[in-house]
Amino acid sequence: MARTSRRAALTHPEPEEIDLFDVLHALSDPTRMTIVHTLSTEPERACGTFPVDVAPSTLSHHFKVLREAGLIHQREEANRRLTALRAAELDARFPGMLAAVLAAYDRTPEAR
Amino acid sequence: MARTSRRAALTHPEPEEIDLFDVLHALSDPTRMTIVHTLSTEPERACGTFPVDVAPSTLSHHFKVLREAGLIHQREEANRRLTALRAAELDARFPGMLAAVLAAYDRTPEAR
DNA sequence: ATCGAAGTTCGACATTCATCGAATAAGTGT
DNA sequence: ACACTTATTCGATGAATGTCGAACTTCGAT
Repeated sequence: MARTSRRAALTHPEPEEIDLFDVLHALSDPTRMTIVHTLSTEPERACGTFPVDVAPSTLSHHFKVLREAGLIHQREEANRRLTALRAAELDARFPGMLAAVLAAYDRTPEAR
Repeated sequence: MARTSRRAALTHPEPEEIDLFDVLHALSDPTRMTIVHTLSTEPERACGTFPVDVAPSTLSHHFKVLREAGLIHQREEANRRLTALRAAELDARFPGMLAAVLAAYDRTPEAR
């Protein structure tokens, strides 16, 4: 059995399993919102390249929260872990919601 | 100076002061979501009449969170406190967001 | 005046949460 | 082999959170 993953397997919830409260909670943190917002404008990005100012271990924690909430997808590539927004799946389950939240974030830059 | 309020004055943030993260956090609790969802189908309702199963003091706490986040408006009437959803103001600040969240809640009744 | 109804405030409590540093693991390149 | 990069896991810590019961306030009714 091939085991490519770094440590624990990367678990992603199925689209139908994505919980609204988990998503809202995940989005209610500024650091995580920055991650999601950054991903909304590009297909993929390595963990260490996000414009956030927290310790690596803290960042790992936020990725885990986002992944388990179903907001992001992560895959291994060589030495890095590439993260993508599950935009289509999110929109299928909660139509228009992520877009509206991201638009709200864009509209209120004073809150940063 | 007339002082009609029960105890402390009911403070409501101005529309421009409504913070996205406060709103998302407020909505990430099932009890508070139930309150918001209930209010979305009627203009006003007294505190004690919501279909939630928590102690009165807990309910008070949730109303405070929702009020300070800018999601609801409360006014005194006689012995009761009437609560309304600030739907129009929310939609003006974050267009489509509340509607999308409420629709998402409606779409996923299995999560209750 | 007294009682009951409606809500709030306060204090306590257990849980969750965001954060960090140190140690660890896996892959790349020399 | 060895060092370096990337990212995670673990343990700790302080703050925030949801919950409750008890005491209190305000108003309406008897």
